[in-house]
Amino acid sequence: MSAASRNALFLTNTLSRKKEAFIPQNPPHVGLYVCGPTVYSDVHLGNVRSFTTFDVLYRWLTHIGYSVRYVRNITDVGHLVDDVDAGEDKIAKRARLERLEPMEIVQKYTNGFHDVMRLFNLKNPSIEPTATAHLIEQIKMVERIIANGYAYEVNGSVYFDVPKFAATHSYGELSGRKIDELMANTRDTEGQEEKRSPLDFAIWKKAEAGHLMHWPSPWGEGFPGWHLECSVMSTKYLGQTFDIHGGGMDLKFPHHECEIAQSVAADGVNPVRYWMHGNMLTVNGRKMAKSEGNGFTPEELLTGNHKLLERGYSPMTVRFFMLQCHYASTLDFSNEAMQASEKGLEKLRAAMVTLGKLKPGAADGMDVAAFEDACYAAMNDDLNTPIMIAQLFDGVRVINSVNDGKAELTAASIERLKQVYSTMMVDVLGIREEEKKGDDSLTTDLMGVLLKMRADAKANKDFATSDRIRDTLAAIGVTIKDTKEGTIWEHA
RNA sequence: GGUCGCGUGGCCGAGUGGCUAGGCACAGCUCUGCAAAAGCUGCUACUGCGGUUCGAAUCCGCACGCGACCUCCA
Repeated sequence: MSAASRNALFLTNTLSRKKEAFIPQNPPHVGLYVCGPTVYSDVHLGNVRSFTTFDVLYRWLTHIGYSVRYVRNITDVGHLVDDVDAGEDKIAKRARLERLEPMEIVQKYTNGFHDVMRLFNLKNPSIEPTATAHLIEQIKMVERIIANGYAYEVNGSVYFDVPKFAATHSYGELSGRKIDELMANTRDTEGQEEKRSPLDFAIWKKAEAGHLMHWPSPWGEGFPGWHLECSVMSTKYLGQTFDIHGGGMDLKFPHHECEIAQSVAADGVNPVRYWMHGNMLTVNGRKMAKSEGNGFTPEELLTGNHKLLERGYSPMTVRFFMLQCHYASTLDFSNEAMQASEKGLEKLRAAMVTLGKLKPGAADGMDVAAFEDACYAAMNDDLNTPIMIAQLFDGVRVINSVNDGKAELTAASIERLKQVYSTMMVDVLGIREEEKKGDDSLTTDLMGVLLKMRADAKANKDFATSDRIRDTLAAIGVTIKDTKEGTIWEHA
């Protein structure tokens, strides 16, 4: 495979529903925008999946030579709770419950979000803009939309005029919606009497009494509409038209559809060239979501302290589990699947350690270049991480066979393999070492004493004693393995 | 109700026309004091019914089941 084809990336574009060759507007630069969290509650594992998908995209784009500006926002303004509750903002509502300052809530959950990102080894974005820091830009955008005739003000709120926009532009293309079908299926909800059409959406909302977060605007005190911040912040940092916009499937409609409409209405430009949507993490076949109440937090996941969890799982096990599935497919969480991933990851890691200790031979039992090409091909095919991982497992068999003396690899092949595994596992998939428990020097010394006693017992064929040492250690979670290089131990 | 998508072996999960991934689990063998690890071997699936085709998990139709979106949601 040539260097050129190594960066021939294909991505499924939601707009066309097809895999398309990814060609950035201004190579080698790539602009990537991902919808970030709304910081009014803890992130759950489903959120983590989505961010992990785009983390791998960011890593891969970088790896194949692009210079990526990765923007992921923090939504700290809050969205409307619902139409009945019109005027109340999620963050404000929570603040009242907890008697905290809204920005305190924002800070708390932003910190929590960052902790989770670190835990799962997600890279920091290049820019992490907040909605509250871009109010002026949002107000300006509302003004442009009004000036172009696609929004109207009613009683201190400004609404986007969807039917008017749809008359001359396409609306619903991304999510496959048709305007008359949308009309026909409108729900009768209260509190929408200000809108000319039920399809219209607020781009600026008047702050009702008691609403805590509000700012002055040409239309009075209020706050920006649900979809505006992403339009503003993406184009501010990446340009009026940028390369990739990512987010979860559930944001396709209305969120992303509205983003397109807003940008076109304000600036006459389609904002995004490639739209990418990650699929949902499910639990017992149902979407993990705040509203379903079936989400667990990363902390619960680690401790296993949740009714859906048989026990805890490490962050890297979870990350690996997610990457064994293609991002566009739903992934069902189960203890059985987690345990399968845990063992698989262990095997892969062990093979990487083995790889570092292989003795080179004369023959070459593997076409390492073809192996490497296959890894690139999988990733370039719409980030097919499960195929790439399958390749790595194929390599494991070779590595272990060489270690068992049943096959050979040349020194050059071993070196190359080390690089490929390190690149794919660490740089691309973002699998890092787990923090080991009880690995301090005293423990190491004590284990050395115990293992020496056991070795002596074995040498004397006193297997009762040697097995008692092993079984007692096993009971406290320490596993003993006799290998030809000596006895090793690990703590689960 | 509307729109979109999915249904693969015990489990998870790739795969868009023929060469039938991968992981986990299970069984046998090798190695081993016994374990563990590793290797080898086996188990070989595509919801159902029609159709297109020399040939379909893969394309088309219908049925059944499931999900997502249509309202804040990754």
